Amino acid sequence: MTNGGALTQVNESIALWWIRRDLRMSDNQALSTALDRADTVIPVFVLDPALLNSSRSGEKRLAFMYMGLQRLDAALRIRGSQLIVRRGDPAEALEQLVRETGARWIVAEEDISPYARTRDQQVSQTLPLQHVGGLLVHPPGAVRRADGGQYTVFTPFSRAWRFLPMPVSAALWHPPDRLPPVPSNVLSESIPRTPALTESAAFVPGEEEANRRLVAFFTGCEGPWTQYAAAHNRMDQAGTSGLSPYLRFGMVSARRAAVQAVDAAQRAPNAQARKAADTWLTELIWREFYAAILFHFPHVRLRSFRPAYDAIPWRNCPSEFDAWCAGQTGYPVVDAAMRQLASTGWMHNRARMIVASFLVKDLLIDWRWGERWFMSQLIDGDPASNNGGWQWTAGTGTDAAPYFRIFNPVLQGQRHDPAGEYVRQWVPELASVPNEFVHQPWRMPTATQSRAGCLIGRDYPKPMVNHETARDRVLAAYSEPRAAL
DNA sequence: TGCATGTTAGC
DNA sequence: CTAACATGC
Repeated sequence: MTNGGALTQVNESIALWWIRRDLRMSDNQALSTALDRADTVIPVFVLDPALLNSSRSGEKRLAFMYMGLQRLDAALRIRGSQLIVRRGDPAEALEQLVRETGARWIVAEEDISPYARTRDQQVSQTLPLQHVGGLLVHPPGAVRRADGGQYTVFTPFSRAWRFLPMPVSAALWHPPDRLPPVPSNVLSESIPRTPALTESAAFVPGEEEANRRLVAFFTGCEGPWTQYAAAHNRMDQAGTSGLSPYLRFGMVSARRAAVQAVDAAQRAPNAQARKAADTWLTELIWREFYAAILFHFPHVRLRSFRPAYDAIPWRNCPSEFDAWCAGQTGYPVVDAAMRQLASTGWMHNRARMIVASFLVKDLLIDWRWGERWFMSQLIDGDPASNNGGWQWTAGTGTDAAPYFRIFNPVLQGQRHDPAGEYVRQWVPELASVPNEFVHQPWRMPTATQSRAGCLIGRDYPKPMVNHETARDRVLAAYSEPRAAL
């Protein structure tokens, strides 16, 4: 046996597993495909300055991703492999790595964002890049109308989506205990360390935690999932699965999550539980829907899905925008949610709709401003879902909320945070305000304000707009582009 | 996955 | 008086 002969043979079957939004091993089609094809698989992550320094990036999300990469590296090392990190333009970094290793294949999970598609196209011009699925349960091209067109309304999309075959849990792939070692001459940069999130335990990154959450949520016949239909709108309760950051970075596969929901629906002990599992699956289908929309209609990234709505006469007052970002609007549920976002990098979905409606409709500020702020703050910030959510609220998108659907922040607070616990947690100025005023503190008589230790205008702001007059104002503003339809 | 306002059936 | 329903933004 000569070294030369062995080296040649090994070099013939080296593959790069290019990791982007699939920071996991189980049910990872890129990893399993690479292992099928090659004897040596080199897991690689490229720190792309175009993404890291983008105005659409966010510190908290980056910190979560870096720590997720560290966990992935640790998990790979247990199996005898390791993560190779490179910095720079992906095409150049990968070309360099191919030169160093003699790899014949690059396998990556396909991403749908316009930037990712352009980037991958450039890479594949000079390198043998192969895409596999996994970001979504059903790739955008798989969910089509009978006439071949694209769905732009959610309900028919979801019906077609549910009609497609779903894998069973036994079909999900598990990584082997041992992975081929990375050749010792392949060097890695260190994974950046950031202090931004280390003090917050709200979301522990990594595949292990993602699996723990998924299993804890869908456990048995009485687990949290059985209450989801009734509880998922409650901002004062932990009624959601809290999986969004993990789905964002592929720390759990969407397919595995969907299978869990389908299995739960099948063993549901009653109609309520069955409906709950179905409601949860519907939320996952919204994620697939908005991914398909961004894939097929990439113009939504910068403009309204419906072009007429680019003509809304926004007010775009910078100081009002700042007050919204800071959670100083004078509407308790809005301020609680915005402070939760700034503090933890996450916000309840019901709260996202409320604060978005407030920014767009009460303040008449362009939905893109809100979209950008969310991306700068959210750990789970996903270009497709975030854009879809904002266009839904603004009424500019596919299957959007009609222009006249305007959330009343007081009623929404009373309905989905009835005792004001969510407000009191994030807006401590209001901690001692009686229940009947906690969502409308400006209504407190002066004596009550003193007793609660909260003088409106001093300890907590007066409402920055009157919701009733703001409602009339936005209806008038939206009538302009509507007249042009 | 809205809200405000008005009407009506039932008590 | 109240809940359920109808309607228009």
